[in-house]
Amino acid sequence: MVYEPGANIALSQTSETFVAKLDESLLTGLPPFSRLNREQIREILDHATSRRYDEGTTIFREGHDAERFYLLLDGYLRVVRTTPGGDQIIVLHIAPGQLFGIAPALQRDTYPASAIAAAESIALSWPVRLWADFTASYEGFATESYKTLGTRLGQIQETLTEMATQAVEKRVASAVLRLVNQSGRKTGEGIEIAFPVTRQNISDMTGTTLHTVSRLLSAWEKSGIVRSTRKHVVVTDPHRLVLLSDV
Amino acid sequence: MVYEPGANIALSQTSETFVAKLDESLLTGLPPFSRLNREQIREILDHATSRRYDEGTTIFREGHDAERFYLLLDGYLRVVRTTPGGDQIIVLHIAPGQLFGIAPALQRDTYPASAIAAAESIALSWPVRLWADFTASYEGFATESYKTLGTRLGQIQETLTEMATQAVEKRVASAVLRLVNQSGRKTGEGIEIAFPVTRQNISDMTGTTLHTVSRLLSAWEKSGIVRSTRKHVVVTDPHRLVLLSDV
DNA sequence: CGCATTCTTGACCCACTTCAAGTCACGTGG
DNA sequence: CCACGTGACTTGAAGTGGGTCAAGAATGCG
Repeated sequence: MVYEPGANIALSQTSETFVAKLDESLLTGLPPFSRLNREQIREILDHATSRRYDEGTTIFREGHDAERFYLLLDGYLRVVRTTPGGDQIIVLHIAPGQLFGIAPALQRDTYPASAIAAAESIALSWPVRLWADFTASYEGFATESYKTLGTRLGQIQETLTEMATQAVEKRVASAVLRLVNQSGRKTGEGIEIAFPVTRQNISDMTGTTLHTVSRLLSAWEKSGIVRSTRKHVVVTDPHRLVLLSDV
Repeated sequence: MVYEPGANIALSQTSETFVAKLDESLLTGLPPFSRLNREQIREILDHATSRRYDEGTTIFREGHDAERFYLLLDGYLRVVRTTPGGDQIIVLHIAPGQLFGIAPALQRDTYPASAIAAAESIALSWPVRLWADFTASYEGFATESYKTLGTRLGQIQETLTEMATQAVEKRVASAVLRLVNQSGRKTGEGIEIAFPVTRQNISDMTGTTLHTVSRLLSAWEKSGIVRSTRKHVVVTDPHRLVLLSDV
């Protein structure tokens, strides 16, 4: 019970699909909706489906028909690609407040990767046919969505160059820092990654083996940079980790 | 003189910036413009600047202000990212008929990578402020542009997974096949990559060293899969190369 | 013809992977 | 509440892919 469900109390129930009214405050302030008035947000929510996903649940699968697009309200997701050979790699993570599964924005009719709940999560979703309506009717929705996409493309390119040019230790250091930056929360000992992460997960982010990750974390723990337990990592000395990542 | 300038005779002159009228046939049939009538294409061309780039010329640089967006008419480009440490990797290639430098589509104000002419090339360009006009005025322009972006995002993810999971020989085989697929032309001996490629270039695509690429090409040449000379590769047995790439 | 790039090839070596054999943590069910 | 089973983690030992170092040969441009 290291992980606690999070902020959106209104939704922290166990029902699978919500018909009940969603609170407008859920979307207020999120970039894609920031320029909309109360009424427009109401419309959007009235078309939305809300659903809870247990840790480990697949939300949609690579290659499947893109039928819906999503907004993560609470929790964390892994976006994963699997090779024909069965190896898988984690392309990026999704944090609360972000759109995902926005294949329609790129005129795709299948999802390019799978989305898996890294922790218990809650997401809204809409059928893709509404995408055109949203972008046409809501000022700023398209703009902000494409901005998200741009950021994500940048991130992936970043990961790609890193993968191609850096040694394993740097890649793992960067990966851990990325996790901390997008989901870190302060604790007594340092900054902790807010959802369960295994050595295997980290190796899937960095194209190495769980063994190597384990050895690195052990070494870092000995020199006081991190503290880690099962499925859980706390960075106690972020500065030294940054040094390792970009020397 | 292995490389010959290509099809667009109207533009194969050496002048730097064209003011002369561009022929409408240049854009007819290209996806982003396919649904437009003659008059609309005329408008678009009247706002375009045309320019020739020698092999090796940088068209725009990573991190610089995105002031224009481009369409490649003839030639080939490398899209390159450089690390702080000075290593560079080739993210993808651009073939004739494709839009590039379309940062504005993703609401970016700087280019996320550099574009370099891999061979003598000719491109049209427009100031970014016209992007909004184009997407608003021209049916299908936005749609097709985002489709391009979607394809490109897919390609990069593909490369990323490959980088993270495959051994060097497979990565190099895939890279060569990718080049052949998007710029191959038949010759007596097999399919040849239509622009100059060095061992170093291939290693920049695959995150390895020019030495390793050289050894691989030598080995493949001995077993009759490729023939290669300075800056030039011909695949004589594509099938065997596919086998190497995806066992 | 000379010089700069590109390419080749051998020899060495080490960072990682692979293989193997555990230990540890935690949830489940008797 | 304890025993059991499974998934997560650790750590040694051995092997190797491919990077690094080094030297030279080919190619083609000015």
